[in-house]
Formats: sequence, structure tokens, C-alpha cells
Amino acid sequence: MTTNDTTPDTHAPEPRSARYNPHAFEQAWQERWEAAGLYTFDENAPGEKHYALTMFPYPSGNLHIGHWYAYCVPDARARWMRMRGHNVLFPMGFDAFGLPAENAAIKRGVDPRGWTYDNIASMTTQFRRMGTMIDWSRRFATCDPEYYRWNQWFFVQFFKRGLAYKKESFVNWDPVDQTVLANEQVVDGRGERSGALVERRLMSQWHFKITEYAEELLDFGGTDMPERVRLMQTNWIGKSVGAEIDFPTPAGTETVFSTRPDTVMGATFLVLAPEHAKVRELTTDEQRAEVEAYVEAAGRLSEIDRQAEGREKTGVFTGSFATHPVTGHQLPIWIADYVLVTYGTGSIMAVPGHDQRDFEFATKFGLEIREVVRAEGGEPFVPTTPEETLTGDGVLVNSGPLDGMRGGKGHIGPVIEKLAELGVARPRTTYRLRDWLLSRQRYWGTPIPIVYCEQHGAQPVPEDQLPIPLPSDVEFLPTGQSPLKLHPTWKNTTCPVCGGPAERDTDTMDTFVDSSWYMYRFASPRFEGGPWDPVKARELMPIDLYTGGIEHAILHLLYSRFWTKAARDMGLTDANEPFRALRNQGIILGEDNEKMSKSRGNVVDPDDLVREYGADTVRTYLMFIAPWEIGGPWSPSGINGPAKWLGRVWSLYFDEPQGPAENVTEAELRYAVHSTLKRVTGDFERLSFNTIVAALMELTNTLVKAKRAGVRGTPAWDEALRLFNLMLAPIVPHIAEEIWTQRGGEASVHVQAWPDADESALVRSTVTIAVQVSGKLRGQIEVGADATKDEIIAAARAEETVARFLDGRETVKEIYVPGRIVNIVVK
RNA sequence: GCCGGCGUGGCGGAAUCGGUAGACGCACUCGACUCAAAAUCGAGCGGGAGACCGUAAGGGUUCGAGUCCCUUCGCCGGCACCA
Repeated sequence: MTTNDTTPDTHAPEPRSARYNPHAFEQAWQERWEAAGLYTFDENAPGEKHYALTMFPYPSGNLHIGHWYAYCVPDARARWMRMRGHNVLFPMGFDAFGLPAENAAIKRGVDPRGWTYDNIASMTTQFRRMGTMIDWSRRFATCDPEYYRWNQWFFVQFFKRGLAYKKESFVNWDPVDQTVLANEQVVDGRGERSGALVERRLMSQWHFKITEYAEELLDFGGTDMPERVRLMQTNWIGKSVGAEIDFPTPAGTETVFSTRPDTVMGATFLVLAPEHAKVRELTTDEQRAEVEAYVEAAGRLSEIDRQAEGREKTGVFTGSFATHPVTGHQLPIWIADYVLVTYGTGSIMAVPGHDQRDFEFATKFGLEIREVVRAEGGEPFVPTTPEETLTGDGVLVNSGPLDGMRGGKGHIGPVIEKLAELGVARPRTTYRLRDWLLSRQRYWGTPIPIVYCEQHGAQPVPEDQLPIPLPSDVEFLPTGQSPLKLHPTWKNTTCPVCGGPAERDTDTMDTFVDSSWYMYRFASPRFEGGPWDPVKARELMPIDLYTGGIEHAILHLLYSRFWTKAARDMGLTDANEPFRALRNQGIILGEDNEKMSKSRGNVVDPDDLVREYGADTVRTYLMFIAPWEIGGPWSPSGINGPAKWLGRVWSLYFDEPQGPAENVTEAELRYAVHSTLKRVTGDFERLSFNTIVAALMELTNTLVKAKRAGVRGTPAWDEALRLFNLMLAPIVPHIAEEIWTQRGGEASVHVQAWPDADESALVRSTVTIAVQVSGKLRGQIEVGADATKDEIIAAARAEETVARFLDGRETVKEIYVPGRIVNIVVK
């Protein structure tokens, strides 16, 4: 919209539309709404409460188009809920701890605290341009001491309840980010953030006992999540039902876990993970050199190498034998890295006849293969390839006391009972889920509130000494150690038990701790008596509609579900789940259909778009571009559609119509308006934003025609303009408010009630019925709404084209679907 | 390998319960306005001369299938030596 100075004799070039200029009022409205406190949540206001929340952002410093997609689309929905009479809370905060701040400190010497708060300030400004109904009065950042203090408080409570504990184990070490990571943060053997191959290190680290809730986390009863997320969580938790079976060995009884205890009589050897505690004791002197070399080699392999697809089995014999608990046979005990120390008991009974992996191992090392499950009515059979192993159902054979019983995954119950009678096995359920490793060897996070005393070991910091603030006078050197460890004095403290000298834990918490309970904090963001005011949180929680990206399916979402259950068991909340419903938005890709990135040069900057088109157009295009839960590529020309549409909306209200006269009756107008209202209402309900915009565009086309048809000035016309204005409000809040005000509307369009469709306007005197002959569309008829089936079929038969296809043919059947279609089947 | 999802014009997509496929837009073409262009307004826009053919391919159920069932192909996502 540049001014053409060189042609003073003609009018200056018109803006995109004749008069629609969003820059004339968008920011002004944002400021007026803010000053009037229009969107400030009041828990005492009337209306059923509705808590809408979108996953809060990391303050990277710049709002990108993905943020707009994530926040302004749910904003439209929250605005609509408000117009429907709900008392809506739509708050915003910042997930402000994490590595980028610290990396900026290392690279550019800036203070992570200042960097973060500066970013929060500038992003908040950018956020305001979006025109959302965010209640900024409740804003907080997780790096506020008033917030992370409660992380520490929770840690202490968890510690006292046995939900936080320290253990030494093999952990994922990210060599780029220089910290350990939780299992959830390792994807394909690489750090989720850095992309670096993680290393296995034996370290002593703090964990939260999420496994205590494994079974409850599998129950999604109280929470409506997309199937995809439920599946991912279910897979991640990985429940396996089976039995544990005891095998006496020279180093005491070794218990193995099996989901196929029915095949116990086919077990011909045991396999232990290389890291298994009994390896040393079970290794005979002759085998020692070989075993030690193997264990060492296995330890050097990365997780990804070790689990590489199609990798040939490796292993080594310990020299010892276990006793089969039923037959008393001696079974060789092997070590192999295909057995994982972290799952089950770290050891297995190998049944090469009925397990592909065990078969591969047995054939490579010449171990015995026994058939104990036989297909119904089958012949004796020993497999010669891994694919031939019978892993499905069958009858147990060569199985002594189990002979004749049914075998297979679904039939283990009776077998376990029998084995239990023999005293060799017990039912057992295991989970793939591991406890949540939360220690991080980094600075910019919540200090772990534990001190170590030579006398009294690990002691929690007393609650009245919280928060333990992060010191600001630290040096950031990329040494791979926490800056807190290098600080000269910070770690020195006293033991809360004896008062003697003690050292603080120098690790900080995983930032997923911060986001596990922030949704509760919004209920009472300045509360000082606890993480949240239980009375206020009880009214607000759970979140009614939680939205965010799918990438958190097994990270944030699983952790926050765990946290809610733990908090419930501490009496802090009644909620069983943190959110009633979850929906994931899709991703806006670059024009080239690739993920937006600076290196690809396909990034679209929302600030530029707002400058060119205004916020309402950007909001509309994001809603219109694709189904919100799918997303798709940004089209630079596509935004012209919404931009033109809002220009048409503007001139509908304020300009003289141009174009040829049309013929639209008041009844048709009312039908169009009220049927659109009904559609839009239903589409808001099911979060179908793209079809809402389409419906409003369609209505605009009808209204433009109607305006030329001379219905102006009629009650139907006034009603249409008013209802359309209300329908615009949640989608395009600025132009809707401007229209409302210019038309003399009272207060704000955003405090108006969402109208109900008038059903009587939807009743039509005539209906159009499609006519098929033998399933092929042949014509249309217009009939009275109260016409009977016989009348309609008669009319259909009389229709010219239809009659042609009926001519000389015998009618087999006549079908009439009321209001829709007639199908005359002929021979 | 296992589990799940998706496949509709040149493009984004619509069709909510098995009932007129392609709504609504983008792009494009033509026309009006203009000295001209932009903007705006109007018309057209799946393929085919047509009978007809068309929702990844093939088959099935049905009066009727984008929608339901089976097979195949392709793409995307999750899990993957988890005993």
C-alpha cells in the first residue's frame, strides 16, 4: 500500500480494498481492550467456568508463525466459548528455563537471566499484536524464584514420599548439551534437542518414580486425547503380562521374566545382559578372559549400534549352568547384549524353538532347540530358519506336566497356575516405562534442594529455607560440568540435621518438571502459601481444552499426567487428569512443503505479515489454510483469499454496492444467515476452523448479492448484518469490534452473547430433490416441503430428462430419501 | 517387523448419519472499469466432441460408496532384539 507520488492528478492508489485498513484500528483496539480489562478473568463472574490453555512457549526471543497457529486459533475458540456464556480463562506464561539461555551465555557472554526476561518482554509485545483474549495479568515465567521455589517444594515432598530417589544406573549422556537426559528425550539414540548420539554412562542421578503410576497412566478414562497420543503413551509404557520363573544357579536363584511361560519346557539356556550383577560370579576361570572382553566391548557400543537393525547376535558362554526348575536339566548360562539390563530382570530363559531372537542365537552358537508348542493337528517340527519358529498358538508337547495344555500369548493363565503349584513361577507384569531421570548437569534450571552431609547423607532442604535461588555470579565455561559445581561458595552450606558442613546438590532439574504443573499455577499465580491455592485450583482444574504440538505426546503430557496423580495423592487436587480434552494442532510448513528453517530460507515472519495485511487477515488465513489438526504448507498467494474477504466484509457494511442487481428475498436471506449460524456453531464445537471461515465467506457472498437485491432496510437485512457481525467476532476480533462500534453497538462485540439460530428461518416452503435413475443422477425437481412420497415420485417421473431414461423400461423399485433424493431403479 | 493414520481438480481443501463429489479459497482465462496497469466488479475453471468417465489401483456389499468390507500400491507418524 504505497502512495504513488508521481501522478498527482489521479487519486492515490486505493488500498487492497476500497477502505478496509486494519492498521487504522487494530492496535488501538488491542490497547483499549487491555485498558478496559476486557479479558481479565474473574473467578466470581457468572457463567460456567471454561479453562482453555495452549502449551506455553519457550522464550526464544521471536514469535514465529507456528506460535500464531498454536495460539490464535484456540483463541478464536476461547472467544466463542465466552460468547456462549462461559467464564473463560485463557492465560499465558513462559517455559523459561532451559539450554538456549545458557548457550547464549557461553557463546556471547550474556546473562541468561537478562536474556530470558528480555525475550519474554519482546515476545509479550509480539503476542499482543495477535489480538488474543489472553489474560496477561496472570503471566509468570518458570524461572521466577516465586515459581521454581515450588518445584523445590514438590521435590522435597516427593522425596519424603519415596517418589524422588537417587540411584546409580546407566544413563543417557548427551555429549553436546553436556548433560544426562531422560529416556523420553532420546529419539533413535540421539538427544532430542541436540541431535547428538547419546553415550551410556554409569552415574548416580535423581529420579521420579513415575513407574509407580504406570498402570493408572494406561487408563485414559478421564481424559479425551487423540487416539494417536493414547497409542504413543500406551506403547511407551509398554505393559507386558507374564510370569517370573526361578532358575537355580551357582550364584543363587536367577529369576527371569517371560511373557511366554507356557514355553518354559523349551528353555535350553539362559542369557544375561552384559551389565547383569551376577555376571562376575557366574563366570568360570576358563571363561573369564573372554567374558570380560565381551562385557567391555558391549559397554563401549552406543545404544544405537547395539540395537542396529539386522545386527547378528553376539554373545559368550559364562562356563556356568542353571538348573531347569521342572526337569532339573543343566542349562548353559550365556551373556549377550541382545538382552537389556533395564528391562524385566536383565536376564531371560531362551526358548529357541519358539522365539526368533533365541533361535538366531542358538543356531549361531550350536545350542539345543526343542519343540514344545505344536500347531493344532500338526506334525513334529523343528524350525530351520528364524521365520519358521512357531510363536503363535498351539498345543504344548514334550512338556511333561504341561503336556496337552494350550500354548500361546493368550493362554498363559492356566500354565502359570500350574507352574505356581510346582513352586517355580509367579504371575508378573512388567512395564517398559522407566523412572523419570530429572537431574541435569546444567545451570539454567531449578537447583535440586538436597544437601549432602558426611554424617547424614542426602538430606532435603527444610521448606522454610526455600527457594534455593540460582546464584547469578557464575562463570559459563563449556567444561561439561555444572557452573554451580565451579562456583566457589554456593555449594557450601550446613546440614539441616546436625548443622555441620554440607554440600548442595549442584545439578538442576529437567525443565519438564516446570511444565508438569504450571497449569495449576494459573489458578492463583501469585499464591505464596503453596504451589497453588487448592480452592481456586479445584474450581479451574482440569483444563477443559488443552492444545499444543504432538511432539510432547510422551514427554510433557505423560509427565504432567503423572504429576497430577502424585499431587492428588498428596491431597493438593481432586483432579485425576490435568486436562479433560487434548487436541494437537498440525504444523505450518514452508512454501516448499518442508519444515520452516532459516537454512532453507522458507520462513514466513508473522510480523511482516501483520504489517502487510493486519492481524485479522493472518488469523483468518491460519484458520482457513487447512484443518487445524493437520496443518500444511504456507502459500504466499493463498493469504490473498482472506485479505480480499475482509475487504468485501468491510465494504458490505460501509460501501455502496457495485455490480448488477440480484434477486434475493428476505426469506432466502434469513435462511442463509441462520443456516450459516447453525453450521458455524457446530463447527466451533468440533474445532473445524477452516469450514467456519468457508461458511462465513459463503455468507458474505450471499449478503453482497442481497445488498444489491434491494432488501436493504428490511428487518431481515438489519438482523443479517447484526448476526454476521457477531459471527465474525471470535475469528476476526478487530474488524468485528470496529464494525460493531461504527454501527453504534453498545459496549464491545466481545461481550455479546452468541446468537441461537432461529429454526423457523430454516423451514423452507420448497425443497430441491435430486433424481436418480438406477443410481445415476438424471435431474432435479423442486417440490413443496410438505409433498408426499407419491407426489414427489410422480414429479420426478415427469421431469423431462428423467422421463427419457424411464421410457420403455420396467420399474423395479422406487426409493425416496426425504428431502434429499429419489432413485428410480429400472430394468 | 509390529501398531496407527492418510491418499479427492494445477494447488489448499469441502462433503458431520451410505444419498446431487469438488463447497470455500488460491492460481489461471475471459470480460467490465482504466490512456495503461493495479485494485475492484462480473463470467468461466475435473476429464471428454459426445455417450459418458472420474475421489491411489483392483475387487465386493448396496437401489445408491470419497464414506462400509477385502486385497494391493504409495506416503506419513509411532514403536522396534522389551523376552
